[in-house]
Amino acid sequence: MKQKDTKTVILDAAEQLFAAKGPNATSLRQVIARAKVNLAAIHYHFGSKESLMQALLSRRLAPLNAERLALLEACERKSGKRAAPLSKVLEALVGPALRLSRDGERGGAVFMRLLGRCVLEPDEKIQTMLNHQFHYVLERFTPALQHALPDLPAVDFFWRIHFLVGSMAHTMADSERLRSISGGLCDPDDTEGTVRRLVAFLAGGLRAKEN
Amino acid sequence: MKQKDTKTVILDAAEQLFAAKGPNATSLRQVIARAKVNLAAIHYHFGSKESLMQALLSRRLAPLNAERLALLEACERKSGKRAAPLSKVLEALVGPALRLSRDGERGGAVFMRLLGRCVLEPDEKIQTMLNHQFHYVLERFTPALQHALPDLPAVDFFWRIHFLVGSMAHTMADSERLRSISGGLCDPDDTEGTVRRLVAFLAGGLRAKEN
DNA sequence: AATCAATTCAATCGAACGTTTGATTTATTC
DNA sequence: GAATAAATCAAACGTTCGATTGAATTGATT
Repeated sequence: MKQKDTKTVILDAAEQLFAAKGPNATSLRQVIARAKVNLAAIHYHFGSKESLMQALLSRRLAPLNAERLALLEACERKSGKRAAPLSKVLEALVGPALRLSRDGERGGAVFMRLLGRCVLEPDEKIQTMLNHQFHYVLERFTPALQHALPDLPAVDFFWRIHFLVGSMAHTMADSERLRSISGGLCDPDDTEGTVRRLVAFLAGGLRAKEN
Repeated sequence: MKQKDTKTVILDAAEQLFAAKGPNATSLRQVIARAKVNLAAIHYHFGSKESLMQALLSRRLAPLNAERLALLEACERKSGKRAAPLSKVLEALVGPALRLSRDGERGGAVFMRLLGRCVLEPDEKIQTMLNHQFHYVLERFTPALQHALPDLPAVDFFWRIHFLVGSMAHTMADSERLRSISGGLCDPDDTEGTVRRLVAFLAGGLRAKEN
């Protein structure tokens, strides 16, 4: 039971490579080399490179988004009729994704990078996949965030969500860069610290008054 | 004198396509199709795809970074011995890049997208080019920002610079997405509004207190 | 042991990639 | 206006890509 089946081996190898270089910059031949399987196995088990990408996303995104929604509902229940506090809502949105990076087999850390990479990816196919996967999450979080920021006009609100997405995706995709930029001062492996700092930064940005 | 020479035609075509899909997702054959020149012309004038990318960056990045440094020096001179105000420093960093998008021929808007795209690009070659181009700019802006945030520990400072880069690059690369997400409410072509909102968000995030 | 579906395999497909070649055309110089 | 340099051209280079083929192998069911 120690050895994984071919499907899982392929998914794990693709996840690592796609996360590091992006899906389009990774060839199926690199994937099969790491997975140590035959090239045709990918098409036999998944059908195409695009379907492999789909499988990668849905394997981990479904439980991740479920966790987000559960956390949001919990903090809304706690708040009763009042608006849920901003930092708690942000925690529910950002926390589960960033905390992927400390899951047991460290497979989550790889997926976290892949997810950030996909958000920043220009490829339309990938964008369509993500929009489909995130549709309901955004539908729930958007009003929660707006209620937590009652004085912010809608235009500014959407702009700030855009800024938030940029920070969040960049942090998920490529915080490793920070290690060298900061001269080793910052540690991207410190998940809790990253979540805390990102939430603080985002909350500050979302709440900012005009200059 | 109206018609541009081959070099410029190639640069313009490559800039548009690289900005839209990323350099690695764009083939030289797509470039020559848009530029309406021969395939060999790219290698004759630039040597390789990589050198073409280099030429694209240095064409516009040199004057852009010069403008940033000039603005920074101006606001430091104004502040005398006191620390330059955060929003002014951010304006000097963010403003010139985002204001590219309203330059006469709208060529700047394309380069702005390309630049954002490159920052978010995993490709190491491109990262090396950017690091080289931005080295001195970062060397000047980093202490200016730190002086404007005297109470912020260095670790947190670098983390927040990382978050800042994510927001800024995402905004430069792909604010067009916001048009549909916001249901047409937000207008990415409103450059001044974008600069103002981004600076406000970043300043709020950089100044945030821990939760 | 025989059967049959599920899986793996080496080999290959056509298309597209960045790059190079050598001939041809255009522009400049004497 | 001949000679020389600069620029453009069609064609092909070798490589890699995602995808497909049909045979070989495996494992379960009779």
